[in-house]
Order: sequence, then C-alpha cells, then structure tokens
Amino acid sequence: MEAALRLSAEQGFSSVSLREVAKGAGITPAGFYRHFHDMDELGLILVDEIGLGLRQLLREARRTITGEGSAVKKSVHAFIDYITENAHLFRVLQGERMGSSPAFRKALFAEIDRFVEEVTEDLERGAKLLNQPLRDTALAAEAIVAVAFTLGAEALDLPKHKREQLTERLIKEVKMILRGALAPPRKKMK
Amino acid sequence: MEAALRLSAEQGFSSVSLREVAKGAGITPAGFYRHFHDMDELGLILVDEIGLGLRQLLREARRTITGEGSAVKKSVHAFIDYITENAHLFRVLQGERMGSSPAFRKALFAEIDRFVEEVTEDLERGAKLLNQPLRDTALAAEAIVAVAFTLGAEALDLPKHKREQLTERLIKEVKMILRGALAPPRKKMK
DNA sequence: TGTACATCAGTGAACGCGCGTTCACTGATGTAC
DNA sequence: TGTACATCAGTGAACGCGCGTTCACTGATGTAC
Repeated sequence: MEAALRLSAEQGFSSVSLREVAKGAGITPAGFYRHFHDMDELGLILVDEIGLGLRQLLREARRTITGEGSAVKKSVHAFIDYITENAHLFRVLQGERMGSSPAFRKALFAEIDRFVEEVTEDLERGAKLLNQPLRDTALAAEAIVAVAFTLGAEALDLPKHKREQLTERLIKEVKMILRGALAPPRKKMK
Repeated sequence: MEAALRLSAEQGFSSVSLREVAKGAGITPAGFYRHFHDMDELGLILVDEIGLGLRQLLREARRTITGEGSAVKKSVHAFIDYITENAHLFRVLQGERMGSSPAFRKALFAEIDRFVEEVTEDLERGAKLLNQPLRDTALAAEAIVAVAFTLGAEALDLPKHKREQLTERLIKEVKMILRGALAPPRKKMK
C-alpha cells in the first residue's frame, strides 16, 4: 500500500504497474496476488484511505477553531498542513479525479461529495453560532472545496515561501465566498 | 492530432501510446515519426491548441454578453456550451493538470494562468461599466475559474438534465463569489 | 517437550503481448529542363 | 509535351523491454496431539 501510494503520487495511479508496486514493496510480482486480486482492488482500498484522511482532516480543523481568531484562517491552515503532510494521498485524490478507471473515479467522487456535505454542516453550525445566517450553504461549501482543492494541488508543487503566499490567497478567497453567501440580496449582479 | 486528442480525453494523455495514436490516425507506428519527434512534442502542441480554445471561449463569451440580461448567466452558459462541444480538449486540460510529464503540466498551468488573467481583466472592465468596484479582482477571477473548471469537469460526465442543474449551481456560485468581492468590509468574518 | 501437519507469504521461471524505436524501402507528387 | 530527378509521407519487418498472469514450489510460523 505504501509503495503504491508513493508511486501513484509521483506518476498517477493509472500509470503505475503491478510490477512496480511489487518491486517497491520488496516482493516478486507473483507475490502481489497474495494481497490483492488486481490493481483495481488496490486502487479502491487506496480511495478508502483517502476518504479516511479527509474525515480526519475535518476533525483536526474543528479541534483547531475552538478558541478565538478567524475560523477560516485556522481551517485553511489546518487544510494546507494536512495536505502537505499527506501529499501522496492528496495528489492521488486530485490527479485521479479525471482519467483512470471508472470505478476508481466514482469512488473518489463519492468521497469528495461526502466531504462537501460535512463542510456544509460545519458552515451551518458556525453560521448559527455567530448569528449570521447563510444562503445556499451547500453551494458555498461546494465552491469552497473546489477552490481549496484546486489551490491546494498547486501549493504542493511550490517551494515553501510561495506556498505561504498561496495559503493567504486561499484564505481571502474562502472569506470572499462566505461574504457572498452572507450578504443580503442586492439589486442586480453583473 | 485528432486521434491523439480523442484518445487522451478517453484515457488521459499520459497513458496513450504512440502506437495507439498511429493506429487511430490510420498509419504505421514508424509513420508517426514523420510528424512528431515523440509523444512529448505532440503533447505540447496539444496544449497550444487547448490554450487557443480557451481564448476563443472568452471571445465568444464577450460577444454574448453585449445586450441585456445577467452577464454571469450568459458567460457561464457560453462556458458550459464550449466545454460540451470541446469535451476532448477540456478533459485533457483538467485530467493532465496533475500527473503526466512536468513539461506538459508546466505548459498547462501557463495556459490556465493566462486564462485567469484575461478573466480578471474582463471582471475589471465589467465592474467599471456598472460602477461597482471590486476588491481583489484577481483573487475573485482565480476562485471563479477554479469553481468553473471543477464543476465543468463534473458536468461532462453527466446526462443532459443533470448537466443543466449543475450549470444553474455554477451560476449561483459565481454570483456568490462576485457578491463577496463586491460587498464593503463587514465587522468580522467567521 | 517433541512430532506431524496445515497455512500461507513469497519465489522464480515461463508465457504471450504491446510497447518505442531503427532501418532500408516504396511510391506518389511536384519541379527542372 | 516528355523525361529525369528530388522530396517526403508512409511501409513493414525487426529489436529488446517491461508488462500482467500462471504455475509448481519453498520455507517459515502456528496449531493439535
């Protein structure tokens, strides 16, 4: 699993060969079959691990935001810290969202949907706490996750100081979306 | 090129073989070398075509929004129409953003950056026209493109009626971001 | 404590296959005289 | 108008290589008596 994750993060799961995984794990290709029926099965188990990681991330973020200070800022930092530490997992998540096998893709989308739902709930809870009702909370969550994942993926390729810049940008964009979800309707949008 | 584009959209550029492209184009593998030095070269030319497509899309969107009605709504519809018609191009754009060769990826990011810049300019122009100054226009553009590309990629896999639902969602999210970029600062964000 | 047996992760050789790349070639089309 | 030659897209055979999968096997570990 470890070898598969590392290789998938480097070159994308779909172009990792069974033989490469076996070699990475220090066994012969035939030995692979003692553990998985084929690469697809390994892939689905990998996706489960990714989903687990996402839920863990949310738990960590919730833990962080108790206390004072901007919840957005702390959540985004928790997010960036998490994907930096689990770069392999996240790279596979983003990289395999398109391409690769349909089963893999479907499983990934299910995990992401679940993540968006949890973020929606967190937003609702937070809004209630602050007495600042949001409109279209689910859409706000969807937009936030899209932006966070897109910028997060870019961040992984960057040197540290540029990553920090990008983190600040992400914080501003998330706040922007929340402000848009919060504001009372205006006369007319462009 | 046509064969390469079709195959790349289906299975991702990085897992398309030279022999597959040659077969798709109706020539022998050796014949491929008359046209490209290797697959990397073909890939970079493909990226150029993608960039061309993005610029064409913006031109079309600008054309559409003259006249009355929500500019966001019309722009988003132009975007969805475009990626529906050029699904191959767009799938490669999204799918190869991660993974594949570094050269390919770098070229893609350059094209996307250029796209974000053009959207920024359009937003500034539009805001001026409506006398509704925006803060952080570049960040708004970055967020809008991230959301549009993410939801757009999902849309391509969906049947028509679900695609329309998703289009409406995208319109609302883009408006949400613009509203957030527009509103005067509030006391405190969550 | 000692022996017989079951389990099972891993071995290593073999297979047929599609891959990228090379090479000398063919044959149609365009150009010069 | 007719002939000689250059160009060049495409051919087809061959190469060595890594691939996924199969097979009978080995040898360490745990269990039953």
